[in-house]
Amino acid sequence: MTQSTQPHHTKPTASELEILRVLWTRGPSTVREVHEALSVGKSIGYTTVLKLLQIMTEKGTVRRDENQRAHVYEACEPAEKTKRALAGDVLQRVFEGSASQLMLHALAGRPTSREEIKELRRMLDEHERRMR
Amino acid sequence: MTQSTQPHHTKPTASELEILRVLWTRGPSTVREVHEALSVGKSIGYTTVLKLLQIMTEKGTVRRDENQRAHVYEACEPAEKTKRALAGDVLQRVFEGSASQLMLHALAGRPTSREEIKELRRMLDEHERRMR
DNA sequence: AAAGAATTACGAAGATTTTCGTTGACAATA
DNA sequence: TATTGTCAACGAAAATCTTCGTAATTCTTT
Repeated sequence: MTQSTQPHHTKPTASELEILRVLWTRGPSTVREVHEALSVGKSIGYTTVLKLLQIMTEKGTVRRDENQRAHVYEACEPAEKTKRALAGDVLQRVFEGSASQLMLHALAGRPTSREEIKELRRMLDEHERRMR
Repeated sequence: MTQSTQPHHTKPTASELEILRVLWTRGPSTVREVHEALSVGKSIGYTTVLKLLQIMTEKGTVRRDENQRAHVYEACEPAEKTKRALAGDVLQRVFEGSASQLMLHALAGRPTSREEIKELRRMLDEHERRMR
């Protein structure tokens, strides 16, 4: 019995992220459920999802409950934490840590509603309030 | 003579991005120059950089001037455009297009100065002003 | 118990990324 | 001109990612 509970410091790959998103929104899920969720958007084999989930288990990205016949998978880290890591990654790698540069380019790429801007301001206020 | 001038719609990989960043800041550069710039931060072989640059040339990410003995490489796309694409990519893949969510998580990851917040507000004002 | 359905385990192929070593061309110089 | 240094080209190995097919296992229903 070689139990490997890795610390999970690795950035999820593109397809791992897709799976994580399903787990985050659905909560603990079986392979079948994840597969069905992903199948809505694109064609992908059942065993592909299974394998991915197995690999992610090895990596420590997800954990599984084997008590049921169909194992139930669950993300180890909460969505917030992983999203923070991913945002921070781009922030560093692409924008040298400048949040305003990141925002500038994020907004530039697409039409932004006035509502979105408002939301951003609210966000900033909130953040500032919290940081004092 | 098979000249392949690809349209470059591909997202640069992690190490391609490192090279692009050097080219963006230094401007057109030789392999040696790029290699030296990268060597500051980490250990990497000369031919590794050369190969990367050659691959990027095939992909159409960079172009090269072969007139000099040491070829001179230059990014095809301006930094702005690629950064926009990368920001947009994370925005979509991780945050379902919500800029405020992106910012929220980007800021949450690290200490933010009051100055930075101010800058962000300025940026929002600017953006809003320009979009009307 | 036998047959069928659902599920996991295993292995592997193909693609892509990352990294260099080696070779040969060319150039500077001793 | 012979030697030494610089560079591009080429190929290839190792690592990782993505995708499945096939086999084995387990459960359910005849």
